[in-house]
Amino acid sequence: MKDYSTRLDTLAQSGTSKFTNPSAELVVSGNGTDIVGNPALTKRAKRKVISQRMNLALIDIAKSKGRNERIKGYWNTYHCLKTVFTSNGKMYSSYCKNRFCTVCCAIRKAEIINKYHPVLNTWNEAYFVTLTVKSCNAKNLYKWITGMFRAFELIHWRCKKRYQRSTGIKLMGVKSLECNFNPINKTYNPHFHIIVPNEAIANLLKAEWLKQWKSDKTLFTSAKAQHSRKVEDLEHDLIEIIKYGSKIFTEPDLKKKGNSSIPPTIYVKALDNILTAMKGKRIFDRFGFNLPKESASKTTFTWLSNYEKWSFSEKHTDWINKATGEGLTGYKKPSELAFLLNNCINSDLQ
DNA sequence: CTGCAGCAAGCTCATACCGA
DNA sequence: TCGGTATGAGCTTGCTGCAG
Repeated sequence: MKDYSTRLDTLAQSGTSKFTNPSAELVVSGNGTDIVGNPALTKRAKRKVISQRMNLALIDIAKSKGRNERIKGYWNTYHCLKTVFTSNGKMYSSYCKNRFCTVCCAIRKAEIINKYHPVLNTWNEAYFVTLTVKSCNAKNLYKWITGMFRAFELIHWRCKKRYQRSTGIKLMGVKSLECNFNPINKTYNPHFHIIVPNEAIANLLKAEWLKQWKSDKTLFTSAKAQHSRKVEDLEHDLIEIIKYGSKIFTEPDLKKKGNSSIPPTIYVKALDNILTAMKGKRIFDRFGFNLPKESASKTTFTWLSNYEKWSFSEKHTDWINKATGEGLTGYKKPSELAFLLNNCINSDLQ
């Protein structure tokens, strides 16, 4: 295999490559990403490979289902970050920001964590709550998810009213919807992950949730198995909450141990079902409070007169400079990732 | 009857998501 | 990135059903 990679040393050299066209000028937006000494970049290359392969599979599935409206978004994500520009040790590109883009999700995740961490950090008695409903099949997933949002909405209104009338405590926290796929039973398990400021709110939420599903006989049946525990490691729990929607990789059987020989798998059809059911829904949201107003983030543009252009190559799992053939990050696809891509993308199960 | 709890709708504003 | 859009926050008003 040809070695296009591991030229990280050259990346430290800023901008003035002899391969750059000095007459050309390029306007890019944003502040750019540091290239030098940034381990996140190789991770980004890895995500990009997975994302590209996954979205091709998603496109096939959308086609086979005749759901053409979904194809465009998947293509957008396929092309996300395909071409990048570098200048003065910075990398610039445009991002698709789609939910099913592993690259953009990772960025969004980091942004959300940075935004919410200062507020949640003041909740000294924070609790982590999981609210679930019964597992369901693909056909009913949308209905269940819609029902969950509805149930939460009703609970929130109810508690807000009680609080206004001074007969209840204020309900607040951050919540996110997640959905796992169980490849053995072929069922989906949508659930809310929630962080609230204290135990009282956690208990209230659990009680109201149970009440909601019990009394709502006409729509759905009731569900138990709600959990809550104290937040010991805010960082960890925030990440848990903001995993973004559905885990891309599904472990074969979470319950049974000793099954670790079976690698994690991407169930693409299931993923497409989950994405469809969640479309238009806010997966992550706060409730009962607002973030402090931040100074309006100004848009920055950068004029690059000396830049290099790189295109992502799946074969090399890296962005390749067409002129020089060198790789941007030096990321070489490890054998596990190669194995994963070749064997662990499942387009059948749903 | 009155008082209360819960639900809904109408409004404005904030913001997560998404297409280009 | 940027702007558009949909969703939800946060507020108010008003209706309905129920218990006393």
